[in-house]
Amino acid sequence: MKISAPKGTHDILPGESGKWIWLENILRQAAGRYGFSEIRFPAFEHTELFLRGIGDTTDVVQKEMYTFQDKGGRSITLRPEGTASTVRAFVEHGLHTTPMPFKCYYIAPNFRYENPQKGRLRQHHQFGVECFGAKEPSADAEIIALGNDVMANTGLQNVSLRINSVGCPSCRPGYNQKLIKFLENCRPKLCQDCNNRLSRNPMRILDCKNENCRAEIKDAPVGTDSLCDDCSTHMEQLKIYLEYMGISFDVDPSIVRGLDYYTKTVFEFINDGITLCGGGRYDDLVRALGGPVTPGLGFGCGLERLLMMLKRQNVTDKPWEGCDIYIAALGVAADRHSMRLCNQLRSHGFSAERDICGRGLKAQMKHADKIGARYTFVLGEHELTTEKIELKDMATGQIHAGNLEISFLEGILGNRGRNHSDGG
RNA sequence: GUGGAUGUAGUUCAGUUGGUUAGAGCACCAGUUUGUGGCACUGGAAGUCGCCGGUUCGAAUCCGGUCAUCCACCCCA
Repeated sequence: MKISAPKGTHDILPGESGKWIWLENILRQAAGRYGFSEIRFPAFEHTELFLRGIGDTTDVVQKEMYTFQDKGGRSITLRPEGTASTVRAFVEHGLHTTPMPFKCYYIAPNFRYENPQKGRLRQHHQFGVECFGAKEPSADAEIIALGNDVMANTGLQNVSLRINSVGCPSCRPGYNQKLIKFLENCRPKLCQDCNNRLSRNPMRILDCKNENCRAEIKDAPVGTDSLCDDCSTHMEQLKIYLEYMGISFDVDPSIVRGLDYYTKTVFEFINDGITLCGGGRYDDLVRALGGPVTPGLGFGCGLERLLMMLKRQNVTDKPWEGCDIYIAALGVAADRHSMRLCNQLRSHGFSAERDICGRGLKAQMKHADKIGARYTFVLGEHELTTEKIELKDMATGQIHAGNLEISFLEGILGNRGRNHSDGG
């Protein structure tokens, strides 16, 4: 009879939304410093967008999409990642006519039909950035620098950066041939998964965790040795930029992103074996989705994973969620008066609370304590006749005697109460 | 899609070889003489023991199925 949240989804309750807001603010501010503006796109798209954009041999497309037919007979898919939607919007609105580079970011949920486990959900939230129209390696460096800043700004420790190049249409096919030729020879000794990978995406075999496979492929041709001049130079330039910025990294030839659109640079920020942020360059994607030939690059960052790691490392910075003042009312007349006072305090910018559960005085005080009220005062017949109140500082117990007037309260509470607009 | 572990109150967990009315801590609500929070004490509410079926005189307990959660593989953020 009870209905629970669907498998692989979960509620962000009022008690924990504070840290989400905190994190989102950090991300927005970092994006802003790098000149990225927010884009918002629909939660669902025509299925075709992802078939053409992500690549129809990928796991994401083959078995993880939430696809259904709407009442108009269209095939619709819940967005599994943000890049395809961004490119679609870029092409659809002719944004290549705006000054290049075009830089945008998003914070949005993604949907993938997978088996949930640590750091993996069916609905997860992603901070993503995309940049169009910049073919230079300095663009890659800038994007990676932003990712690096984001990691640092959250306060996360021990995050490492790995980069690689997957080549371009002029050199990747040649490398793939070499690799396949090598792998065919040891095919019988490779695990079942690797045998499947051989036909779908041979480069992924380089990342197999099976020890036998690792031994077999020890002498496999390395991708970065087979890059064309253009890709090779691009990679070298990127490394120089990163070194100039003091961003440390490892070149890891086993990094192969699971989405087909990547060209040249791919990278990941990893902590404790979990990828927090992954991205790369996709110079052919805009054209493939019907736009003009336009280079592009970006990354995606899983918010649940970031928060999981932050919790693990005890990074607990989050906005204060309390209440400036609680009015404990006693009696019918005071109850009505406190309602008006409460409203006045709120319109003066304070967070003010009063009883709406029919509690007695003692229970009201108890509740004021539980919700973290900074000040309280009792409003009863005595206060109404004398027009004097005793404002109590809940942390120290100190009493401030004064008039039953907003100006007195304002004087004690300060000019400005809890600021809701910047999260504290 | 495959494999492992686990499902008892809002939550964290007890619950004997199957045996009367299923318990505790925390949290929640109310009181400890209608004027003051934290502490203490007293009391209250709250569970179809995940769900369905089977075995049994009798099932939270044993068996089967199913669903869910966590973890791992694949893949990914």
